[in-house]
Amino acid sequence: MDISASLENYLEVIAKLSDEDGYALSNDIADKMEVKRSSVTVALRNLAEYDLIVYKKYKPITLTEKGREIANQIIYKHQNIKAFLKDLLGVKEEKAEEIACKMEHFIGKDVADRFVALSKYIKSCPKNEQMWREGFETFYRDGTDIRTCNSKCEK
Amino acid sequence: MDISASLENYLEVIAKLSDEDGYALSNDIADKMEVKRSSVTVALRNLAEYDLIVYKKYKPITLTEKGREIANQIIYKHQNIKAFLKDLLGVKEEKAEEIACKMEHFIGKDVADRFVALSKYIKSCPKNEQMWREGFETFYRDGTDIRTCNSKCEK
DNA sequence: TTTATAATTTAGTTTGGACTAAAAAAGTAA
DNA sequence: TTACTTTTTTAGTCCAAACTAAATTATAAA
Repeated sequence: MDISASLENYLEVIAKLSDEDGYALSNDIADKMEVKRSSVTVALRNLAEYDLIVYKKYKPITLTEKGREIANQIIYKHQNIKAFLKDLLGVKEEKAEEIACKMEHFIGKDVADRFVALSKYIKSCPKNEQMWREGFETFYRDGTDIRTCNSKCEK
Repeated sequence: MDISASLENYLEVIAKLSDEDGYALSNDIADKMEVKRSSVTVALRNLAEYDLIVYKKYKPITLTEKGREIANQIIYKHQNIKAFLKDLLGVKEEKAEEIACKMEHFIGKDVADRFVALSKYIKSCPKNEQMWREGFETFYRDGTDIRTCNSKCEK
């Protein structure tokens, strides 16, 4: 059973609101997603169909166990992809957020895990850990490698 | 002027067919994209509207200058993202292709460039260049770092 | 309680991008 | 040419996901 990217986004927002307030209101979802209230209603009906949320008209919404699980998976992917883009690749906050928001829907956990591992792997080099940001940014901008590792590590 | 992801895909395929044959036929586009012929016709009409292709009914299709330019941008992003996923991250060929096919539509040239730079930057460490694939794959699988660099580079 | 306001849903519309089925144009063999 | 086959287009349908406008339910103040 696979839901659309759109429904995944709704689920994600419901999870975040639930974490903050213990439940989610239709209006808050609409505001957070910058979408009309009526659009939310339709989405909620769909999510309830899939048994991902508990939804009674005019009542606050909560996640089912299955819904929470899926939401967590999406959030996991989102966070780690965003962190990779921002901290390693040096992409600006908002851009990283935007891109992660799209990638989270078609990247599997396995690929997300690889992004995580890559970050760790790179940072575990002592030369990198120290000054990754500046080092890579310089290299990206003008191709200069300011690391000392090249000359000092023996081949 | 920004076209949809769907139209970008059509443009990309037309560019590839043009490179091979000098022009593109509606049927070949349909086959390559695994889409019905009628869907192609509609897409072509749209691309012609935007002046990205030269399109006369029942005739072979060619790219305009503007169309070629946009197609090249997409292909650039596609190739480099795919290479990053495959060669650095170790994602399987088909999966990398699939993911690149989606990312190419919402990643800017700047971010694509960062992926390129990252690959170069990592590989320019002599320890990595040699055996990146095995080294990272092992790290991804069981967290073991088989590089010798950690101990041998001075802090 | 009655009434006004706010929250939420219903009903119906729009749009993009796919589809099917049928028509039309082009290409080919008798 | 004529007739058959292949290629391509037209016309109309479907679906998801947004929208607007109007209706309904809930909440709060007089």
